[in-house]
Amino acid sequence: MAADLTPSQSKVVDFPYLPNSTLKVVAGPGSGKTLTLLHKVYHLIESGEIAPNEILILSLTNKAVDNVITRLFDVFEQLNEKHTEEQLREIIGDLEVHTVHGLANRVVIENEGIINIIEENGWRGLMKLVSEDFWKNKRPRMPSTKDFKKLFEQYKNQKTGTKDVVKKLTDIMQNCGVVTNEELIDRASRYLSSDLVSESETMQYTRELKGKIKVVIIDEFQDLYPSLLPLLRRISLGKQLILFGDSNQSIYSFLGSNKEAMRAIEGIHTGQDFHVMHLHDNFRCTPEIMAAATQVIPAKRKEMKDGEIEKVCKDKCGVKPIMENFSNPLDELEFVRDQISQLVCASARLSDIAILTRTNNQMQLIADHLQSYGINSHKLTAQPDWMTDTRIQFLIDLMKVISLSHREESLERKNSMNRPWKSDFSLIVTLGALKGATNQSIQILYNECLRRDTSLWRYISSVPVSDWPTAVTNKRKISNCAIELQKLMNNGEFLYSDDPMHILREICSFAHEMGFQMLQPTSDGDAEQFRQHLEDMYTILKLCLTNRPNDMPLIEWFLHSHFEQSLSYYHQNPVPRAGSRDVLKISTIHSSKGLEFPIVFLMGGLSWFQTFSQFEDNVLYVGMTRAKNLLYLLNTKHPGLDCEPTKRNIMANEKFWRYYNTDLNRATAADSMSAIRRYDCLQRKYGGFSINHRPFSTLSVARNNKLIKLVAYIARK
DNA sequence: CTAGATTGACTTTTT
DNA sequence: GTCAATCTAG
Repeated sequence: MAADLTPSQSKVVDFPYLPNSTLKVVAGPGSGKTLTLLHKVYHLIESGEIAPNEILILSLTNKAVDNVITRLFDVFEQLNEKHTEEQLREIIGDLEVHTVHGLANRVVIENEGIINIIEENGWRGLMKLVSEDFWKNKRPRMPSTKDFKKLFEQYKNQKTGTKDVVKKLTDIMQNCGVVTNEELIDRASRYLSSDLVSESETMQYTRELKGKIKVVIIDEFQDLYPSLLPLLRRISLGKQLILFGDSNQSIYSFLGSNKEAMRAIEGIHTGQDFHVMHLHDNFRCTPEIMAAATQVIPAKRKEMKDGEIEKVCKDKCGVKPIMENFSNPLDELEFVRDQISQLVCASARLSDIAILTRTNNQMQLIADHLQSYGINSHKLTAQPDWMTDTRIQFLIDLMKVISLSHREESLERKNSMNRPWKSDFSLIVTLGALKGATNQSIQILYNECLRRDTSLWRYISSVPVSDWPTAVTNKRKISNCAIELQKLMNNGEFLYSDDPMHILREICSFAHEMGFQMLQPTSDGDAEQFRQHLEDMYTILKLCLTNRPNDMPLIEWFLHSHFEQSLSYYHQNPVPRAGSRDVLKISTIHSSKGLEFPIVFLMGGLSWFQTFSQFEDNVLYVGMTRAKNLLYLLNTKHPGLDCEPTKRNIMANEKFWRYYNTDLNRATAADSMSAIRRYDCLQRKYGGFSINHRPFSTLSVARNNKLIKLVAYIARK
């Protein structure tokens, strides 16, 4: 095998293919897990025993999947001896690489057509359909969609005495093809275990998953949790199951116990065919960082005592992780800003630096703060911001209502039986957002529809308002909404339009006329953000125009594929806004898993790191082991870490910067005098710090705004 | 009705 | 770990 692998890596790669067996590879941080995985895949194919399309690679997060896919070609090309580039690409194209949910999605779609995953707006809509007694004795004064979801799941799980309301809601979801993520996994595993589907021609993908796959590789096994088990068992039974991961990096325990899941998965193939291997070496972190990280995890400390610790392959850098505590988050931010300016004045580049946080909220706060100094940053989120904007999701729901209702009408004309009214769900979401539509009105209307066995759309669009039940308030508003919807629907220019701008403008002006509460911006910044997200949506609409099938209207294609398209577009153009190439990275610790950065700031912020259960240990451990050379621990109090103030000036530490530049293969000179000079110059010139040379006046205004926000934030706490 | 005890939320992701 | 809301005993 290739000479650039370590002995323990080669052992994994050379392990023979055995059906009905399990191989578990324990791979600590920076141990070359992905590289080994890809070598393994290549070896399986080259040995001739396994065809590319007989290999399935699964992971939980998009990031892990992206990581594998982006490195596939490079690694394969390097190993390649006899194939042409084209053949190589074909081999890679044949591999199945998915997130578990992505795979489940494909299976379910193939078996029952388009489905939608319920989101915030969906829950809000359904919430409109339940009466007071649903909340029992425990209703928060202002029930949030989260509360609702939780209670709903609770009702659903207790099989006995399930309320009628719950049945009604699940019926709507069933009929309209709306599922929760948990259900998605559930259904997929049902399709995979059912024997019925194997006969049908159209269920090719499902069938191939069941029959064709010979090797199932699970990347990041520490992310698995029990409710995925039925699906995973189905998929890997009888195959060779290869697991890569590190239980110390298990940070999704809030989804369910990883220990339990692993016990079950390791037991899938009974008998002796279970092997465990370790990748021992760490090529990423400095010994100083690893020593500190090891202190964080009790199990690790024990391993170290027993002499089992993995070998760190880098030399000492001479600088221990820098620990600082602040009583005020603003001080913390200012410290970070100052350190960044020092680092950049020495040998570091902005893009070397990553700031990791516990929460998405905190991430935004830091991004805003640095932005106000003109320091651009790039957020490493799994999804682009606009896709998670509930306002955008609402607009998409509007498009759904129009598209689905339109189809319902044309089907009705052909007199076909289409009992399940597919538009009900989206329409409820839409009506629920109308200002004057009370829960009660919507409930009464919907019950009336159930009684008459008709769709909600048909009812509000064709039954005269005077015939509606008297208890419905704000009839005119609701019917007016129906009339306006109808206008858009009958207007072929809208539904069959090829003009993204036209579509967007129509849908926005409809939303504007209706005065939907949720679209009202609460501030200038809010409005600007919405505008930006609309622009992003426009980009995807335009993209859809270029790649849609010939026989499909643009809107339908967009509704069908916008999620996937946005993700892949985002993946290919990850920094749409920030102008310069050299930007700082900001991420939650969860999203940073699998990545590495020369310099890492771990932000304790408002004290979440003080709450340490053993699972939080892992989060801290993951965060710390992202750092290759320099690690800052801010407000991260942990019993295992002793906080000795290392007050040495990093900027002037030539020895460290020489180490740094060598490690990153850079020819930059480490000259402390000029670093200090640069820093002084920056300080003098801008009174603070600005990379992008923004004029001082706008800078200070932005800074003041930010300060006000921050103070408000602290006061709220 | 009130003091004291108990419980749960806070946070992280998946299309 | 902390805070707020709810529950229970007297």
